Amino acid sequence: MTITENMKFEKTAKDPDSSASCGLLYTDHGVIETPIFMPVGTSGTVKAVFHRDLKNDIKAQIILGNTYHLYLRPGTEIIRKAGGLHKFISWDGPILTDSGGYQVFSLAANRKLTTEGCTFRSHIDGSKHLFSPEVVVEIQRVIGADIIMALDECPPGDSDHAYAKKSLKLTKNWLERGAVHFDSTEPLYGYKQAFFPIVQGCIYPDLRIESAEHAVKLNSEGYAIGGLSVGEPTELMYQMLEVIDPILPKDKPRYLMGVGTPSNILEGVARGIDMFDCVMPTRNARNGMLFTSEGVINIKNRKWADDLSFLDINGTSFVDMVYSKAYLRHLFVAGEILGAQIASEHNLAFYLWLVKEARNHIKAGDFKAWKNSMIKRLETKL
RNA sequence: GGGGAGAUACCAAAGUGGCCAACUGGGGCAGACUGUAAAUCUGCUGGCUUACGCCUUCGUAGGUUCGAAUCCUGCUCUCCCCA
Repeated sequence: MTITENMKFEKTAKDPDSSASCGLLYTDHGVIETPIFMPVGTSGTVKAVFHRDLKNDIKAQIILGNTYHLYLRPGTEIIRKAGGLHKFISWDGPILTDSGGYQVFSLAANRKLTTEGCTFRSHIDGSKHLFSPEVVVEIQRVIGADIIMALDECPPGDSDHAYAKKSLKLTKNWLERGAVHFDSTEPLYGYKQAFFPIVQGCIYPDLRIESAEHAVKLNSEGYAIGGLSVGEPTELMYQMLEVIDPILPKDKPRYLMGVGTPSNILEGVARGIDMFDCVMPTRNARNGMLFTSEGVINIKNRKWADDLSFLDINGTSFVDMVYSKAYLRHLFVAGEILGAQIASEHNLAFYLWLVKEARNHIKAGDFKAWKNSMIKRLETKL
């Protein structure tokens, strides 16, 4: 089986000291510069952020949606009627949808796995649903994301080898079926969609290699790496990236799913990753945590109560040089919704700034040195 | 002036003889968060201590009792009703 549609990806720069590289990924909704961070918009919204700010201030190039959540609510009929998710949510840039594989993991209490697929109980109303590799391709055709994901099982980070092996067998089976179904169906709205397999295998090199080699046979337009940052030590995550680095094709984008902290992202870039997504900048923002060029801030801490300095003196976002730390703290303490909005905008802008800097330093040839000095600052607790 | 009710930790509010350093909520302080069931969750919140434990607390001064936030008496203060 071969995926028939094409999504052009070209490499534009290569770091001499690591596997980091820059590239351009062409979609029908726009060109994505890699390495890139993709804000997560699970239910058709990047929480607490207007598209206007996402585009003009944060400079997001692609956002995520989630098959499971959108399927349950608002449901595929209204999305189809709207003409796809782009039109429904009024976002004309690229979109990637996760298949719901992560919910197989995070909503494990409400699910049942079979070879056929995964039977869910809706977390909203308890109703029963089946997600099979074919069904999630169908749903993602209706959603109309530019990049759609295969259904996988994302096993917990502490899974033993026997379980991981069994899980991988299921993920491989699902991948093959999903790819066949993708090949035998057409996009609904006149623009191309790409189908990304997901490499699994937990923290076991042999399984990661097996999974990567299996996925590569599909000759797809990009490859995702899943099942990391799910409780395993960070160092093992990096090792897994190194194990599969030589196996995945250099001329196709690689997407590390669900990662991560700013440091994780830079280390991922160094190990050949082109695309990242994570709820961290938005969720942590809503919980009062800011990622800044000088370190992390818990804006709810008392120490910021009378600090009238800007949020991030080196920040590039609109909010950075408008609002003070003391004001943002006040908003959080008072439970004002604007606090979540400002923090979300700041964090996302910071993440997008970070990957832009990474691209610039890859092009300049000093990525590794920059990365190492940056990580020290990023991990400082202010 | 007469009658009634009440004073518990930062606030509110349980507790009416031992299981009480004292429920619970708020507030405060801190922590967590990685393909979002999250504007969420967790811990601490009298003092010393890592902990065990010890010490000082339920308006105040005494008393009863083996033992008191809880029972009795005086005092101080607050609130409500009538005049």
